[in-house]
Amino acid sequence: MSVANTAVTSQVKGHLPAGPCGDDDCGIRDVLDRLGDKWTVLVIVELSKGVRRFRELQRAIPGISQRMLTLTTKRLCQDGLVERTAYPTVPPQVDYRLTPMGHSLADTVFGLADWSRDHKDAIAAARSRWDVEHLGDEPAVR
Amino acid sequence: MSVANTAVTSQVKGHLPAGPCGDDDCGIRDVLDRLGDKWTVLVIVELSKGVRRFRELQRAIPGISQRMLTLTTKRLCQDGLVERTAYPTVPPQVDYRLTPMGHSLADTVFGLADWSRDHKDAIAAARSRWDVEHLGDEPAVR
DNA sequence: CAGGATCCACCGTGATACTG
DNA sequence: CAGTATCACGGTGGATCCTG
Repeated sequence: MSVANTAVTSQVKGHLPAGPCGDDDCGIRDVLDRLGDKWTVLVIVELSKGVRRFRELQRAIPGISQRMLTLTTKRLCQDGLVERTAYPTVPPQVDYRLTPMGHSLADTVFGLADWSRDHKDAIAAARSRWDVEHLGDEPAVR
Repeated sequence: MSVANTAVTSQVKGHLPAGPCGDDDCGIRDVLDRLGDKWTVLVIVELSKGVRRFRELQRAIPGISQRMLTLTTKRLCQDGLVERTAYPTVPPQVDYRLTPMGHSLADTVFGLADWSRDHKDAIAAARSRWDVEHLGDEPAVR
């Protein structure tokens, strides 16, 4: 999905020296592919509060399956955002914590969360406005 | 940049009611569902440069199909992030521009892009490190 | 407790053809 | 030009069972 136009970051604010952002999204695709999935953000947020064991994470994130928690944490570990520590006890004990880079991402995520919270109502309003304008007499299917 | 943390950022342990997810996503899920898809960010970035017609957008975003551009712009309009203007000419002319809220989101996206660019190498390094550690002698299939 | 392995349903996406 | 409609596919995630 390489974008052929110019830099992603240098436009609006113009403080960025293009750099490697000329042809792709300067890696933003990778990040969004993670953040965009169903559970990653929740795991990051939970881990931003402190060290968590596998089970603790699962309990803290209602609805996540064992499989998805495993996959999500593994991917975060692969990307160096989360550090996994396994103790050779029995039963096994494994805990996860954000790396410095993970905390850095968490801060950025919080920034996005701030934006979401600030504009939540406006978005909801826009959606209902769109509804009444476009399918006011249509067979509402969405 | 707008990613400057307002409130939630430093709430690593305090984690206030307005904080991201946990119980409710404070709307971040809605935002990430948009940003997480394949084309939305690219459209936002392109529109952050100025007004664009349908065809211009498609040319500016290599690989996007007519269908996906239609869907993406429609969703952005629904959310009040993009404004659509249709002129009753023939052939039709329609142009899209970011709303103020759209520009606001673009700023946040740029913040994420900044983070991505800054940590792109570190992530790549972590991934290859993970590779050699976990499948250094395995039938590497991924 | 932590996580691997399988099977399966869903839906986001792409390709193509058609319309106003 | 700016869409809409239909079909087919692949990946993501859910449910379940099994292991160390």
